Amino acid sequence: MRMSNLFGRTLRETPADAEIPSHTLLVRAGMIRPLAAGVYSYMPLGWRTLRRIEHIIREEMDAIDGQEVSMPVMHPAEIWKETGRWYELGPELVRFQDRGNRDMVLGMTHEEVVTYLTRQEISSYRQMPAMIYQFQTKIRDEPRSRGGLIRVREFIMKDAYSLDVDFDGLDEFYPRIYQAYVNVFERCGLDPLVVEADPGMMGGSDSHEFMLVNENGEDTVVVCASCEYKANRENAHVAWPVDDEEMRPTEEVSTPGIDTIAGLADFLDIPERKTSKIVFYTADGELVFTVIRGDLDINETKLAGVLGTSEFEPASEAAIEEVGAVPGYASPIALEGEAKIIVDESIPSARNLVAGANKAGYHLRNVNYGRDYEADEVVDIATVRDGDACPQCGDRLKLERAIELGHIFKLGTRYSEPMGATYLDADGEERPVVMGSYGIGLGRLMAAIAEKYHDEYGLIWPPSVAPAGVYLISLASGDEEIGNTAEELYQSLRDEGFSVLFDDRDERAGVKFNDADLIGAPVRLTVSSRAQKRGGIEIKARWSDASEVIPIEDLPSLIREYLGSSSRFGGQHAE
RNA sequence: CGGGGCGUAGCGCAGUCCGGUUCAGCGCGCAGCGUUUGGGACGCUGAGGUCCCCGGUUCGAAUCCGGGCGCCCCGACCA
Repeated sequence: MRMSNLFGRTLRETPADAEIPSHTLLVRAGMIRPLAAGVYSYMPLGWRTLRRIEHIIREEMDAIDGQEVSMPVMHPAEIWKETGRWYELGPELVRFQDRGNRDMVLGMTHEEVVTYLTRQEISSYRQMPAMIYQFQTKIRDEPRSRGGLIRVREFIMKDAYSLDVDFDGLDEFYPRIYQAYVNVFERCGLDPLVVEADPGMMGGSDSHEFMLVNENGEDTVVVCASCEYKANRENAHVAWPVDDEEMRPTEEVSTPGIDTIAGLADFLDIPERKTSKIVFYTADGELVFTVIRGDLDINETKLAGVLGTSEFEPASEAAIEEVGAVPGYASPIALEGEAKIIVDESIPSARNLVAGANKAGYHLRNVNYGRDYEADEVVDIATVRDGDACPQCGDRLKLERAIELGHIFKLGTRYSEPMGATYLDADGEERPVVMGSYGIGLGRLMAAIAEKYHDEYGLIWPPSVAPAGVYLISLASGDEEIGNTAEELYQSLRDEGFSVLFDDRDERAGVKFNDADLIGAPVRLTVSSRAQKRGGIEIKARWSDASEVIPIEDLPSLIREYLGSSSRFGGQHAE
C-alpha cells in the first residue's frame, strides 16, 4: 500500500474528544474515525489490524473444531420473546418494526438465533458435540459509550456457541475454549487475568472474564494483595470482620434532623461502620428492604442476582411509609406491612449498630441482627471497596480498572429449554441441548493492544497484528536513483511476502518518520542517499532507538527476525 | 439516568463575561508557483464558514434569553 494513495490521513493534533491513548492514537494514525457516539468506521489501516486479529481468533477457533458461520444482525422478535429476553432487556436492545409492523430486533448477541438453528438442525446425540462461531456486528444501545473503541454501541464480536448432549460434555469443552482464549490473547501480546464473573443477562452457571488490567478499562476487578483471589467487582466477596462485643440493650436516642449516615455518625460520634442503613427498592411491585452496614453501598448487580430480575428501582416515599417505615429513620424492626427483608452479610457479624427507629427524629442504639430482627435472606449485596478483606486469606483487596477482553459462559439449558431445542439420546429420550457461549470484542481487543503498546510518538504494534510489517520510507528528494531503488525494494519485499506500507509521498523526512512512528509498523526501512553511501538500507525496529544500515540483500532475513520478536510482546504478569 | 464540560473552516483553537470597525479570525492542513530536502521547512498567492439548530430580545446577536440537538468526561448502568 502506498502512503501517497492511502485513504484517510494522519492527524498532527489530538482530536478534542479523545482522551485515552488508544483512542487518540488510533484516530491520529488514521485507523479509525468516529461517526456517532460509540460508533466508528475502520479505515484501511485499522481494518487491516482488525482483520489480522480476526485471523488469529479464527485459527484458534478452528483448532478446537469450531465451524464458522454467519448469522443475521436483524432478528424477528419472536425468538427473543420465546426466551423472555424481549421482556427482560431494557433499551440497550434495539427494537423496531418492519414495514409489515412486525417486531424486530438488532442482535446484541446470538443465543436466540443459534438455538433456533439448533432446534432445526440438531435432532440426535450423534450430531454433538459441535461448536459454531462467527464474526458479526453486534448492536447495543449502551447507556454510555466510552474511551473510543473500549466501549461502543456497534462492534464486531467473535461469538462462539457450543452444543453438547449433557453438562459433562460442556464441562469437557469449557477448558478447551478457555485455553483457546488464552492463546488468542497471548498471540496479541496480552496477558489478561481470568476472573469469575457475573453471568448477568446471559443466564447460566459458570462464567469467566478475561480482564486486562489497565487504567483506562471500562470495568473493575478485585485482586488480592497476597493470595490468588481475583474477581469481577460485580461478584467479588469480602470477609467482614466479626465483632466480639457483647450485645447491649437497645435504647432509643433522639437525633433531631439527622437523616443521613454521615450526619448520624457525626452527631453520635461513632464511625459509620457502627451504623446500619436501609435501602428500599420496588421489584415486581413488591417492596424490598435491603439492610447494609452504614459505610457500605449496595451493589445493584449483586442485588439483581438475588432478586432474579434487573427490573427494580428505588421505592417511592409513599410505598415506604405504607409499611410503617419513616424515610431517613427507617428500621427493619417492627414493620407493619409486607416487605421482603434482605440483609447484607456485613450485618450479622456486626454488633450494637445504630439503626433508624421508624420514628422521625429518633434512632436506636445497639441494634443486633438475630436478636432484634430477622431477614428473609442474608446475602452478599455489598459493593467491594479498595482495602476490604480478602474472603480467602484476609489480606487487603485492591480494586483495579480493567478491559474485559473476553467472556465465556456455561449457559446450560437456559436457551434450549424455553426454545425447545432438544435431541434424542441413545435411549430415545428427548433432552435439551446443553449450550455454552463465548465472546471476544474485536475492536476492544485492538484498543487494548494499543493501550498496552504505545509510546509518546505513537503505536507500537506487535508484529502479529500490525497493519503492515514494514514501513518503507523513500527519501528520494529528486534523486531518481534513490526513488527507483525504493520502488524496486517495495516490489521485491512484497514478492518476499511482506506487507509493506510504502511512503512514496513528496514529503520531508520528518513528516515520514513521524508518521512511521505514529502508525507503528514493527520495521522501518529508509532508502536514502545517506544510507546508500554507507552501503545499503537503514533498518530500525519501532520499539528500539537503534538503527543500522545493511546491504539490501540481507534485508529479508533481518526483517523476518524483527517480525519474529513476539517474545517482546508478552506480558509481565502472565496468568 | 445523576453530575460536569464543550459545540466557530477538514483538524486544533481565540473571540462569547462586557452586543456594534480587530467579527468572520489564528495555527495546522488543503490548492498553485518558487526555494528547500534525514525528525512535522520557508516565501508568495488562493480556496474553504447555515459561528450546532429553532425561537425570542434588540436599530443591531457568534456574543444576551428560552427551548432543542449533538459530542466528551465522572458516576450509575453494561455478555
